[in-house]
Parts: sequence; C-alpha cells; structure tokens
Amino acid sequence: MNGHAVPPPGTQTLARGLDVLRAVAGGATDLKAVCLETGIGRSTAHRLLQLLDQRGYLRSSQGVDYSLGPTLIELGFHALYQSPVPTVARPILEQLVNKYHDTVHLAVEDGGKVLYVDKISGSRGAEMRSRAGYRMPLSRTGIGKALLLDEPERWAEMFDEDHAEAVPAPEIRAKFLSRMRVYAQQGTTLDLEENEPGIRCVAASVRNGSGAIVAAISISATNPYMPMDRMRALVPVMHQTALSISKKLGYSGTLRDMS
Amino acid sequence: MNGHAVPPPGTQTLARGLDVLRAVAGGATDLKAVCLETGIGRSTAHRLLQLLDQRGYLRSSQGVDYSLGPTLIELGFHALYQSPVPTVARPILEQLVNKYHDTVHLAVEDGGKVLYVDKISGSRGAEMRSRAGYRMPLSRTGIGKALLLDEPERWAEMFDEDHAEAVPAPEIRAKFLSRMRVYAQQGTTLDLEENEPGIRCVAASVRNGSGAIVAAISISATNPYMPMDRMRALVPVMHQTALSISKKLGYSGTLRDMS
DNA sequence: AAACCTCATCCGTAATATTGGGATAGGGTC
DNA sequence: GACCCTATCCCAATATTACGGATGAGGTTT
Repeated sequence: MNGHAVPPPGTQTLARGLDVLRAVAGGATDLKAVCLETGIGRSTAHRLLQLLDQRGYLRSSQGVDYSLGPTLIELGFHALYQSPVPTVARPILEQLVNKYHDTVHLAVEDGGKVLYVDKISGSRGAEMRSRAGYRMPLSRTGIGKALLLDEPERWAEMFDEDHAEAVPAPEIRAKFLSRMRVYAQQGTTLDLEENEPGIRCVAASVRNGSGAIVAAISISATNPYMPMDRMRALVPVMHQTALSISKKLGYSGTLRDMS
Repeated sequence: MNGHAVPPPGTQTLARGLDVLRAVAGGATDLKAVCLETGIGRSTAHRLLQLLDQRGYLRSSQGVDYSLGPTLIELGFHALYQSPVPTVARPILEQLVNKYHDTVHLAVEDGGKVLYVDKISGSRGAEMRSRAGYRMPLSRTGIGKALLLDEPERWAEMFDEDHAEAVPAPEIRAKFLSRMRVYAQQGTTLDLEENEPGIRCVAASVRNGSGAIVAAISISATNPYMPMDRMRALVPVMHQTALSISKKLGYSGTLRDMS
C-alpha cells in the first residue's frame, strides 16, 4: 500500500518518521491509524510520534488527535521563499486577476505532479477547489502541460501514468500528443475540461535565466466564462505575462541550456 | 550550539534527520555546512541528505546546493488548512485591508514564539519585512501580546526570555506587566515601536468555540500613518473584527473553558 | 599542463541505537 | 463496578546505524 521506491539502507528510522508524517497528512489522527497506515509497530510508531510532536512537526492534544504541526508551516513557507519565482510572480499575477477577473494559478513540477504554489481567486464564477500546496496530474491540466513543453520524451509516459485507471482510446492519446506539439511551438497550452468537467484554462510556461521551464501560470474559469474565442484571445495575454515573469527571473531570450 | 531540549531515546536518527532539515533551512547548502551546523559525521549526514532529497523534503542539483524542497511546501499548506482559522479569517481580513489600507497579519503561537500564518500587505507605506511562516518574539509584538492575554502567569517569563540579550531597566518590565493587565481587560493590544522602531500596530485576540485564544490579528503601519488617536480609533475596529472571526469559529460569548 | 586541494560519494565492520512484545495506566462505555 | 480500548513505558535480542578510511570527480593554484 505504501508505494515508496527504494528505502535506502541506513535510514530506516528517518524513512519511517517521514512515513508517519505522511500518514498524519493523509488523515490518520491516532496511534492505531498511523500503525495501520504505515505498517509500523505500536511502540515504534508511538516513539516517532512523540518526537515529531515535540519538535512541532505534529500537533496533538496530550497524545491523541494528531494533526500536522506549525513547524511544517514555518518550513513550508521557508521552502516557498527560497525560490524567487513566487515572489516575483505575485504582483504580476495580481494585475492579471484585476484585469480579467478569473482565477489565476502558479505551479511548479514536483515528482511527476503539478504542485500549486500560489492561487489568486477571481471575482466571479464558482470558487475553485484547488489550493496552494495541492497536487494535480501533469498531463490533465493546462498548467501541467505547460510545465512539460520542453520535454517531448515525457509526454507519452505522463499521459499513460495519468490515465492508468481508465485507459482511453488510442486516438485520444494520439490527439493529446499532436496537441502538445502545437502547444510547444506557441509556448502556451489549453485545458478543455480534461481534468475537471466544466473548467477550462489557458496556461503558459515560465523560464529562468538559463531558459529552463521552472514554473507555469494559468487562468481558469467555468466554461460559460471561457468560450473558445475568449481562450484564443487569452493565449497572447498569458504568453506575455509568463514572459514578463521569466524576464524578471533573468530569462534573456530563447537560449535553452541543455548542457 | 544546538539547543534542543532532550533528544528522546530511540529516535536518534529521526532527530538527526530533522536537525539536517533545520540546518538547510538555516542556510546550509552543502554537506560540509550541514555537518558543522549539526555536529553529525560526514557519512551519516550524507545518507540523511540523500533520503530527504529523494522524498522531496530537500531539493538539490546532483548532491550540491541543497535547499528546502517541494514536499515541505505541500505539507506546510496542508498543515495550514487543517486549521479552520486561516480560511475563515482571510475574507474578513481582506475587508479590513480594503477599508484601512494598512498591512494586516494573522498569527498563532508556536513554541513560545509568534508564528505568522497570513499576511496581507497594505496599499501604502513601506512594505514590511514580515512574511507568513516567520517567527517573532511574543512579548515584543502587538500580535504576540494578544496571544498571551489569557495567561498572566507567562507574561513575566516571556518578557524575560525576549529581553535576555540586553536586560532592560526594572521599570520597563513593570510597565510592560501593568500594560498587559489593561490590554487583557479590553481584549486588544498595542505595539508602540517596541520590536521594530518606526512600526506601530493594534492587535486583538481570536477565540475558538471553547473560548480559548487560538490566534490573533494585527494591523500595522509606520508611525506617520499611526498617530495615537488613529490607534485609539482602531482599537474597537480590531476588537470587532477579531470577534467576527471568533464567532465564525463557534465562539459564543465570554465562556472560557479552563478544564 | 600537471599537481594539489576540497568536496561528495561509497564501503565494511564494530558498536550502538532501534525494535516490538509484553506489562502498566488512564479513560470511556456498557 | 467491570470491561474494553487506547496511549504509554520498559527491557532484552537484534538489526540498524555510525564512522573512518578509500575512491573519484571537479576546480584551483603553481
């Protein structure tokens, strides 16, 4: 049930401690649940919980009802700020929201998934369920596809990974790949309700000083607010917005360092 | 150099792993620095770094130049959302900023410190250095004092702790304590440039369904924007704002469960 | 251009820290 | 009041970790 690649030898205790953290994040609130989820013995799990609690990685009321702790909040924001991307993108994305009134996201890739890093809700339409810190499939979201534009060799792999549950018809897969080629040329992508029925978005890639894709931005709305012609109109807007963020990150043109 | 209370037995490896995380958060970017900071051996530290990197708690470019990783971002936001406070407070705080144009903070207490949980920058004055995820002394900030209002027995202790470097005159300490008594009665506190010269703020306590203080809010600005009469005018405003957040958390009146 | 230095990475064994079952204690429920 | 479930503590067997040294790569100085 626990799909960790290869627990490197010599760190079993740390690995188990991190498993405990994951278990609590996944909703385990007491010792028994943590044991079941992780497969660790009562006694051992209890000891790990104790330390994590003491250090603030977990919070508990006298040993029961565990939840993620304030230290994770501290380190999480610290991690966020160690990258310049969220900071430089923020004001630019706020302008975008003010002008177009739809919800805007900033995301990076992590471990084969989209990781939302910032979200600014638009002033109209339904509130989206997404939040900073959430993960989504790469190949099923506009913002995820924008993160993949430089790596054609991963397109098929990611598509298959994200459609493992219900394998689609081969022509769907072919259409995805051919669309990706078009998206790659224009530097922007579309999401036509692939991930969430009724939700459409336009996304674009953000690059750093060496030309590598380090993030992506998207603007999303429910389909009444996102007819095709509006999406087409937003393509150059998102492209320009992403470019201005990229430039603040030192992106100078079209160089793409592959060394 | 490492001031951890008592590393509980049976979890040395996990404790060291967390120390490594702290070291990286503190600016250690390579193996040597981590070793120096934590006192762990080269080989051992390397192994821990490897696992933390693999699990996304750290990010590295082929083993050098470590920084905090995306998993911490994920878990950090997760920790944030496990409490209802930031979510219910957000829209109310946004209204506050729109009306008064100064910077607003939301904070909780953690480990004897203020932990900022949200920040909305005002539209005027200098940008404040604070950020969500940062820590500050309890006794030297308005928002920290608001977190302490229910616990008179900790006032002196916290004051002494936060002034250990340069011990102030006894009358300063006495004045602090007498002001705290006044603040406790009105449910709001002031910060008269005690922590940051030139920065003043008005803060108020947020309570949950059982009447316990679970958070605090503050509005801050540089002193030209915060003359005494404006501060006085903001006291009832902050009190009401905090109360409306408290009510959304189930706070029903004045009960204060001390069981 | 070659030698030198520093750093990350890997390995093997000695020794240590960890494991997990069982016993204890504290709450809550029937 | 008895019972059941849970968290907590303890201890000996054991598997795990720690650490010094060897290897290799990268960069700098002579």
